[in-house]
Amino acid sequence: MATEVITYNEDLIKMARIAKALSHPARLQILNILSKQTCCYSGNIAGEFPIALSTLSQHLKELKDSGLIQGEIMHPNIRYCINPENWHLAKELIDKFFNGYSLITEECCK
Amino acid sequence: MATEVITYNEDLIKMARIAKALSHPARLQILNILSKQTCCYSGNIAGEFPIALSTLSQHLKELKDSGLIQGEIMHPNIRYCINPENWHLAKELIDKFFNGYSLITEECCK
DNA sequence: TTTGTATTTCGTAAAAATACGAAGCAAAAG
DNA sequence: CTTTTGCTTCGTATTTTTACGAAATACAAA
Repeated sequence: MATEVITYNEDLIKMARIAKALSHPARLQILNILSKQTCCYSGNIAGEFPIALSTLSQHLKELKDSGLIQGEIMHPNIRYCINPENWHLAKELIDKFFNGYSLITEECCK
Repeated sequence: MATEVITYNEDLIKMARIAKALSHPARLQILNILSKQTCCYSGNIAGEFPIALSTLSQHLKELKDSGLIQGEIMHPNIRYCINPENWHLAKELIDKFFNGYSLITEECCK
């Protein structure tokens, strides 16, 4: 097979990257848990829903790679936080994307 | 391997589903093209960027399945539209998700 | 009915995502 | 120094995604 690589606009790729980070319930769950804290989270995330530690770690890595969260080792724990800047950035990108549509007459969509 | 299925909150699954639909540049590109129209799009999407027709069709199917767009056969063309209701629904879900965070002091994230 | 046009489905290949247990690692505690 | 604790990396299996060309399909037009 070819499985050719197509190049896309930079913003599109960035947006797709964020969406991909949000595209798994476990990762959304993790973000939800982080959000419920007044500050960073240092507890046992794996204790909050049934997931293997190694799987959780993979999801955390993905979220970290996407920039949405940040983690810092504070032995013997890890403090996980949402990354505020990137969070806002993501929010803006998505807003921009969704507001780019006029959706004028819903008539013509019939 | 087990590859166990974990059950998540319904809203989380819905949100993940939408995010997944948005997680590929080609699909974002398609949505962008649809958005540039004053109404539905009946042109040749494959002509707007290099992609095989069959691949495009697959992406369109995913977008349709996610509910974000709708397509209607108007031979010899197809009219593709954004699905306004689901679009708003998606927007609201995402907004709710992103606004769920207080992100109070960015201090504590340092 | 045959031809043309536009799209989808099928078959298939390759890559990426998902999940787990076992093993590894790094710092604190003993 | 050894043990404990908590997380990550490795190895691996399975499933899903992505991509394409070829074949099929559907209707309109000739």
